[in-house]
Amino acid sequence: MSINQPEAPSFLSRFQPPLNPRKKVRTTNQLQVFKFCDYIAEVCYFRTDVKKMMVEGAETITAMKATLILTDYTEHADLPYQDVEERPTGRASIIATLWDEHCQSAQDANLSIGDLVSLKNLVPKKGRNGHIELDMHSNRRYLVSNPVQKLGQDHVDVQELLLRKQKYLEHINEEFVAAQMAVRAQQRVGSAVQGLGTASIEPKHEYESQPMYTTCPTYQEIGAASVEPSPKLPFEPQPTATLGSVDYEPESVSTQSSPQPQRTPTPHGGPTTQPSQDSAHNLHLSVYSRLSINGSSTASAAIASTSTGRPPHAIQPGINISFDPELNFYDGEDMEQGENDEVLLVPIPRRLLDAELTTSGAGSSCWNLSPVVDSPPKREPTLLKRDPTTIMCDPVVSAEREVNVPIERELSPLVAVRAEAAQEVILPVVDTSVERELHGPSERETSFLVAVRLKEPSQDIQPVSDTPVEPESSISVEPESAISVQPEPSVPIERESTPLIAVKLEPDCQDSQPTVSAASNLVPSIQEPVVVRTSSTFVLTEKAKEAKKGGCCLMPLRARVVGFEPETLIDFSSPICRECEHKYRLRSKTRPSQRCPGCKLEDAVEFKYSFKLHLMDELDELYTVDVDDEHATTLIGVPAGDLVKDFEKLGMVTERLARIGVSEVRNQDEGAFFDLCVQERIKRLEGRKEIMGASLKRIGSPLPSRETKRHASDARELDGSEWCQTPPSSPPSVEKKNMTSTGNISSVEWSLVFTEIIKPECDRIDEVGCEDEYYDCQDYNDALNRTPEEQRLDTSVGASP
DNA sequence: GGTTACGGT
Repeated sequence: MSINQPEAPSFLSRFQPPLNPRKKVRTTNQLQVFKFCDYIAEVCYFRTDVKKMMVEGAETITAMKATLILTDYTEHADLPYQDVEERPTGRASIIATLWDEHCQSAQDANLSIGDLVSLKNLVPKKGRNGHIELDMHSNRRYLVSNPVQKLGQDHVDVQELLLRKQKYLEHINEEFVAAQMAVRAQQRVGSAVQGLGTASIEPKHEYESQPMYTTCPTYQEIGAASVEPSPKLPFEPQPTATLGSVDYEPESVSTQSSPQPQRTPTPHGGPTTQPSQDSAHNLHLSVYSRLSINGSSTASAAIASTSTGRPPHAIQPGINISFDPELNFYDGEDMEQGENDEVLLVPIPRRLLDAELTTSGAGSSCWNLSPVVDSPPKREPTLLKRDPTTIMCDPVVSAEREVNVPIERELSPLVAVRAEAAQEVILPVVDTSVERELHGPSERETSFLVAVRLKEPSQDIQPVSDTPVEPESSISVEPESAISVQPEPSVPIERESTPLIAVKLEPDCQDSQPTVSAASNLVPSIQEPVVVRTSSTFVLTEKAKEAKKGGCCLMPLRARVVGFEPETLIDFSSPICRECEHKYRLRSKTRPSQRCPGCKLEDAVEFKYSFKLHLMDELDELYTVDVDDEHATTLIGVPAGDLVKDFEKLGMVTERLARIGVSEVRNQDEGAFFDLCVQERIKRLEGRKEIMGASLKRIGSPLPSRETKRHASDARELDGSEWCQTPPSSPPSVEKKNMTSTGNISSVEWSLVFTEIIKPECDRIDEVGCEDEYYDCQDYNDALNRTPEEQRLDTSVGASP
């Protein structure tokens, strides 16, 4: 409400998908007035109007138009659209008008709120009040095929949108939990004064002062959230839209908006009041997404309320929660925490979750659960015919506040307990139908709604204390410490696209535990790879395929560097046998044997760049990019070998890396962005072996040499033949995980390849600069004469090529 | 693959 406060950048403003000039489709942030475009968005509002005239006694339709408000979860500076009808506002909401036959198409498609829609050939224009809008005029000369199309959730064109939406929902959930924590703290203060068990009305004020998004933040709220938090939007009935002449009630919204059970947006209704159906131990759980951890199906949640009047903090933090999706738990079963407690659990936001994960240890299902405010709902149950959820009320607490809003969803087959969500459950976007189609049944993340039992308080559980746990302590995790961590399933998923593996990143060296990544740095082939089939990886691959189908060879991904491995620069150059291409194990402090362990040849060891960059895209999804000699265009000319010894050259490498945002001192908030392209590689499996790097060399970057380097800045201009080529008689990869069971049939891999550094102040590597500083590795190393002292000091990486 | 557009609260 504070108009005078400087406006903080909204969450959605960070979503700025890069423009793909080869495609006509634009996101909101890319819209330009009078630049025709296609547009893919979620429908927030839909109505139609018909203008009629009476001509000779007969009613004649003269014009039809459909008015839509759309969002694609990006923002435009020339928004919001705002009008008097209290339709959604905000920089992520744009109004679109579909005229005449397009209006008809929209009606024919039975377009409604929550739908994902593809609109073609729209023209952005400035509206009356200066805000940008979209118009889809009648076709005049050129017809567009399928100008109005409803898209399914599994359509590749909406995957990115859905990812943004997911991120947005996660963000909102974080806010929600944080606000709950705050209220909880307030409540404790209140109850300390008033005495336990006294209904407390006071927290209402604090509560209402919070920007609470207790519902799934629907598209309706996006706009408001992106301008200023609207305290009323989440709780108020949503404006009724009309579809044709039919009133469009929230109920129909909720039932129509999402056929996919795992991505059902919360309906717009208020919270419900529904007493516990039985006094037994219903557990109310929101399982946070991607919680299939180590195969043991642990869940993480925060206790929001109990049903027995026992204050939530009586359910001890540190409670041991585990569940088994394979088992059916029924109400009252196996609940040993308390007698009649019903706990309402709300999802722990990703950051908190990850923090908990890192401290609870692999495989552990013990979580430090934080009691969150309990909050009886106010309104009557709404629109949840299919929803088995119940809302728990803590009679002790004020009945005035509204927190818990049921979500509507269908249950996964594994659901055995009537589970409860205090809010939207964020679920993986693309983990079901599409992927199953393509990759067969997935062993991951399918059991997102599960039975829960509370185990007997054990030694794991912190002793009960009269001193309430400070709620803040449970949310005081530094975002940086967890932001880049992704929960990882324990069961590695076989996949074909090794280079796109999303990795678990240890956020910071000093506070990280013995890390998987650190171990894998040294023994990459031994360490079981951390394989997470992230949705964005999937999306990326799908997009790349689409791009290729459409003749587009570069599929931009914008990402920033958040880490690299090995963690020390001196390990960036790795010794490889030039004869047999045996890869030595990376060791910072040891000189590699001059005699190749593979082919036993002497003096065949040479150094090549070999490191990985960890990138995080705008959706906070992590990627690993393998950088080798060819791909590291930034490092062209920098000698690969003996970095630790030659401080000057080490400095050069450091400086080059700094240009692309890689530094020993990592700052999550900074860093360059890259455009990358996803590169298809045809792999032939013929029974012979080849080092991965060798095959990359042939197919990879167009910049293997001084000559090709000239084309570096024109990487975007490469045509498909240059980047999608099949390696000439390429022997197979030795990477077992890349081997398909199909034997020697060619398979396709995808890899990320640098194309351009985006950040302008990053002093892009231009040809002149490169030329100036260019060193041919061989030349350089030939010329490099080490002094005896240097030789003596060289206790680490030994030889130069 | 290319071209292009008004109207209305």
